[in-house]
Amino acid sequence: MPELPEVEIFRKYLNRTSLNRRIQSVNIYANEMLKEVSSLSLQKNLKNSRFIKTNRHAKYLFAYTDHHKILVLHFGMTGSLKYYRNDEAKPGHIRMVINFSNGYHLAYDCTRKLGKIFLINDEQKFVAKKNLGPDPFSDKFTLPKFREMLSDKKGTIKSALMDQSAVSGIGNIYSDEILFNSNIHPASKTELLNDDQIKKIYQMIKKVLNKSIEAGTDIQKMPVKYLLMNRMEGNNCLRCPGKIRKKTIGGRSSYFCDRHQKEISE
DNA sequence: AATATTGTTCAGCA
DNA sequence: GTGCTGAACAATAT
Repeated sequence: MPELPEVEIFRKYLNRTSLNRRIQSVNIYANEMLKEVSSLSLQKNLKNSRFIKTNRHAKYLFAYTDHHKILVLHFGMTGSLKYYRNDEAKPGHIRMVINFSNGYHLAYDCTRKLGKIFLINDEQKFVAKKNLGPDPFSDKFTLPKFREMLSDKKGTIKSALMDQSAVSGIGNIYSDEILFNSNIHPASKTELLNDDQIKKIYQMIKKVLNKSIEAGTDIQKMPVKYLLMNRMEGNNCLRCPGKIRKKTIGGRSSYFCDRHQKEISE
């Protein structure tokens, strides 16, 4: 689940549950998920500190402590957070757990272990080093900037949207959703899109991600006419008389309507 | 049992 | 050096 909207929901969840509580200890169950930090160093640095605020850039969550260190979580394909007290409420694939002095625990659960954990000093430097493009909700993500970013792209529009160094935060599910609502086929060549189409995509990026965050990423609460609930090969499109098709584009399974999303290629 | 899976990174190639 | 593609990573779920 974790694309930008899901990470934003995790961020709010962390704020709601775990801010300003004293960290008593930290357990690590998957050393290989720690990047650029040892488990001992992570444990020592977090012990007796508190999370005081959070930030998010694309799919990265930054939890600031009152000891000048920042815990960074990336959720891979299967990561999530769970705040709990009793063991019955424990999720099944905990890779790290932060134990607070109030007896509650914040678990970082990640089935496939493709997530990553960092401990850093400087968010800006981290974002620069990771070569992440602007977050779609930052002031830096403007229409002219977006046009500029797409102008030297040679591949498909879907690949361009998923390129984290261009716009960051969009993955497989939301790139499909954005293009479905923009009436553009995911395999369309980026260089052949006209100004109006790029503008439409730009607007839909913000609109779709925002709708998802508003719905708490619960697809039941998303607009019925979105692709999300209906992302199945052969289903009827809910916006036109077309059918939903599946095709590998940019190395990922892509779903689209064969009627209202026309492919743009020479 | 074979196949699918929301992300990132890196080798290989043009 | 650049940029694109596909495989690899890991652990299930169906």
